Amino acid sequence: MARPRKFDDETRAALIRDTADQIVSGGVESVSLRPLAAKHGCSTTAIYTMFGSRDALIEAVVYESVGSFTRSQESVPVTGDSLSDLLELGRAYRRWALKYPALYVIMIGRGGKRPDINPEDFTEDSPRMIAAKKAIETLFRRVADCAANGILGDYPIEEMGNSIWAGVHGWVSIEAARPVMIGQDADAAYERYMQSLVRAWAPVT
Amino acid sequence: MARPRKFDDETRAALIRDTADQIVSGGVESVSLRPLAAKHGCSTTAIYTMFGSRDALIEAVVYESVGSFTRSQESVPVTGDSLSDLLELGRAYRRWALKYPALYVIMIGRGGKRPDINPEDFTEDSPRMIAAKKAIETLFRRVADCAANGILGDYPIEEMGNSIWAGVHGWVSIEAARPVMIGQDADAAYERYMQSLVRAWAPVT
DNA sequence: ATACATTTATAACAGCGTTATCTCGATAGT
DNA sequence: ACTATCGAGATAACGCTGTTATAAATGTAT
Repeated sequence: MARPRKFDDETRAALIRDTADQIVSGGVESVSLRPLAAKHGCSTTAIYTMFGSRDALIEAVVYESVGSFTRSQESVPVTGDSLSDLLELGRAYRRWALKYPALYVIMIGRGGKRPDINPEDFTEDSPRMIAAKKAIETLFRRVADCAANGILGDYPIEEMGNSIWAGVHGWVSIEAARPVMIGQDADAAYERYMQSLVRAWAPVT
Repeated sequence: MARPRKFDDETRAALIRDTADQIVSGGVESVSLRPLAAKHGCSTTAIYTMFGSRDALIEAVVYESVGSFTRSQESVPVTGDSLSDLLELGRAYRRWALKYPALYVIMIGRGGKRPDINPEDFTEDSPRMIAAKKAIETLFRRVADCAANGILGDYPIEEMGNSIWAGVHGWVSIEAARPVMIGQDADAAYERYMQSLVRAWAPVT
């Protein structure tokens, strides 16, 4: 009942992949539709029927990024040593963010753009938020494990989880936003920092 | 020895103020030179002789913002109750960031732009960094006070200060980046969070 | 065979940051 | 007093951007 599609889902995926690479190497501002279309042998209008707008294309990249990040969190093995498992989650978090700093930044807050312009992207059941929730639930499970084993105290899991997330995010986002590190021994400093975040919710002895 | 300047430092300041307002209300992307120039009765070239580029204009806004933020930190009174003083610093931090979320975001990392594009802005002695250092030194003083009074433990001041800063920044930046709050009782949750950050470096009993 | 719906391409529109060109005007050297 | 010089600013252009109006293409339904 219409002209047959010239570009399938694979083209769509390739566009997303290319845009993500572009963001990683040159930032969101460097994403431009005409060169992208030329590279994939289509017109910019084709991109518009596939995504709707440049913003929607970038939002698609964000969605894929959230997926990649969530998968990297979920693939951290559970050994049974609940403290080690929690710390390993924090290491994977930092590793992913420092590998794709530009993606991490737009994943969290959509970069320099005013966040309340597209509030529907942050709705409780927007695709992006559902994917993000999976990652934070992985964290909550490890936190609950630690609480069960007496590593963390008798506080609400959600409160401890959100706190540890905020703490990790704070450190990592500073690292991701700055060209030079805080110190030379950034890895060791991060280890000590994570331990302090655990101490913050230690059981009262 | 040249044509007399038509626009003085007051015009320059007005341009910075206007640009800051624009960023606050519409994000960095919404800053446009032609409307700005028209509003101030000058040409875009005049802006170029004053600042050099759109980027430099925004960097000037960032510099002023860092100044405003630093002043808001320094104006927090010192009562002598070192724990209260530290917490009040954290409240002022959050208040400023939530009042100007868009400014806070570009202050920390320059928004969606790839951060390593202008590394000279983050040099140890760039104006922006010098201003930022004043704020963090205010924090370090309060941390040192707490350590002297046995509120915080016998760890390096710099390590405790950086940790608390990262922690506060993490929480606040999440709040600033999202249109809706984490919970309804955001103020109370932040209070408990700050207390956890202090607990993280409590003296070993 | 005709009408309709939808994908895609071409080309245009309006806007952007930046810059080449030129004018203006005050000072410095003669 | 005259001229050269040099920087500030205006005008207009360049090349780029996201988006969209228009039209061509190509299926299905009638």
